[in-house]
Amino acid sequence: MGNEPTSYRERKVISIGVVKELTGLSERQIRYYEERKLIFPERSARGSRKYSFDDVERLMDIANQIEDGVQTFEIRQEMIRKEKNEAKKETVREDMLRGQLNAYFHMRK
Amino acid sequence: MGNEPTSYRERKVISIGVVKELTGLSERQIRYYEERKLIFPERSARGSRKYSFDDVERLMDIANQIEDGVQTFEIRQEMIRKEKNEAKKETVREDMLRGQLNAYFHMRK
DNA sequence: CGTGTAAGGAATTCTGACACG
DNA sequence: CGTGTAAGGAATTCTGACACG
Repeated sequence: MGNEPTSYRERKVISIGVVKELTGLSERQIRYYEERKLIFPERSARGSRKYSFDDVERLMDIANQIEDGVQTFEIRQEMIRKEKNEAKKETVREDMLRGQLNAYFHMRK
Repeated sequence: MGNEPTSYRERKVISIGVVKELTGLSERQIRYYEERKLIFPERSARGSRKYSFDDVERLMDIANQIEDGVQTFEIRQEMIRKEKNEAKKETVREDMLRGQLNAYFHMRK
């Protein structure tokens, strides 16, 4: 449930200039996808955006979809849909665990 | 023998400012350890240093050793010693493989 | 030897806006 | 809608040097 370790893929340490080189996108595009809530860079102490390798991959995926004519809000909806699905899976997993624990304690009565 | 894939740990994408935050070292220190050939950042198109996560870890290790009174040239010597050892291991591995292949072909004669 | 600092220039990044379509 | 661009300011990074010890 927690996510403290933060793998290399998830650590936000890459500046927009490097992201530009890595993805081939313009700064304008990168910032715009953030405006449309498709990516969520962190900010350094004095306000410059910091991206993770995951963000970079996500950006390349977004760029491909846009090339295919998909609009940003559609990409976003699909993103939200997937997140909900993940949350649901998580809930199901927890329910199963709870069920097993219950069964266990009843058994011991 | 090759090393094309370049994992996240090895990709040089982090600017000195972020390395400073991550390690707690000063820019002066970080640049000095490079001068002493302990780390090897790449350079971006217009000359700013780029570090990898591996470099960040190595820097923290270096800082610890310096705190313990180890001098930079000693750290470097130890580094070189380890590299030679790695190269040797690699050679041994190749020799063994060659030996096995030889044995195989002789057997088939 | 290892690190701090002031110096000046060059490159980076940021925001808000106008433009096109 | 998605992206380009000019604008001005603020922060970053670079190098070579002087300093201390």
